Amino acid sequence: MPELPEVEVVRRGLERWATGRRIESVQVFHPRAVRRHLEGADHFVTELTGRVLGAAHRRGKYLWLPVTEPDGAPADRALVAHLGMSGQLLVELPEAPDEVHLRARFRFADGGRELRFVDQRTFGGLVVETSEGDGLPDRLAHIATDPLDPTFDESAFSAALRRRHTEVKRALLDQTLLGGVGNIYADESLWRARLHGSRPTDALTRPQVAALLEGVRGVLGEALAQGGTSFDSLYVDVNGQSGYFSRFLAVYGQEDRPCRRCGTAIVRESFMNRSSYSCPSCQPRPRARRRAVPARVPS
DNA sequence: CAATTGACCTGTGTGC
DNA sequence: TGCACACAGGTCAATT
Repeated sequence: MPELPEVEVVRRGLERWATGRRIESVQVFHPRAVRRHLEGADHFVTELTGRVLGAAHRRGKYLWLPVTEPDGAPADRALVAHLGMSGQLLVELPEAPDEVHLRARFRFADGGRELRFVDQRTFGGLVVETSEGDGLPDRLAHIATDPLDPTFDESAFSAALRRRHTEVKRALLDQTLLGGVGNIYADESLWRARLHGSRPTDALTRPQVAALLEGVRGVLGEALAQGGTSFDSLYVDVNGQSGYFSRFLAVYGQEDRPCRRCGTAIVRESFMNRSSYSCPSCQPRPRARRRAVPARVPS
């Protein structure tokens, strides 16, 4: 599942292989791939054909490339991409056979490698969005920065987190609070911070929030370092094809395996129709919350 | 307004 | 063998 590190690897691949190239033709093979482009697939194609892709940017799990006219004049729009759960952006030779789940193809005027959007489960998508220069497209305004972003405001995040009245794992997955963290890295971050995902956010201490952020930073940074080294430069690829995940993960998908800190068996719990993995010893469940009892008023 | 839930998808694996 | 179903889970609209 592409989360921040995987998406960042894709961004770097796009920067290298797509930026600066003029689009000669666009084909859309599945309407769901451009469902967020409300004007329709034909309009999506028209918006891009003949234009040039700019530098690749990322916000959370979203990618965008500003689009310019061939003479360099700004077109005030950007190609925005989200990989969803199974999306891939591949850079391949034109003669390479089509993938089973090929959803869109971009051919370039230089006749070189083409860009393909492949997505089995079709949760991902592409859209052309109005935007100014390299600025954040409007569509992404609600996505928060991530802790690896130089503009990330740690104290603001800490305050916002503790203002919430929810469980800490839900908060970690809330992209308006923190960008880029999905189910896998949420569990890994919580394990590193020795916190159970059910802990109420409004009861977290400042040191606990600091530990959590350190956990998030650590796991994202290390995953990115590993993903970067296993990255085949010809492939703008994700999805853990390289398998670097399994050696790396401490709790996610590790049910019944010993915790590498204390040896206790990792447990899987149901969470929002998904799974959460944690060490029951290092990350004890919070005690049942006492309801706030109103002070008894003397009658 | 904040928090929560369900819908959207399809390939894979499991149990009957 | 064939069928039903659980599971993977990011995002957003709808609901509480």
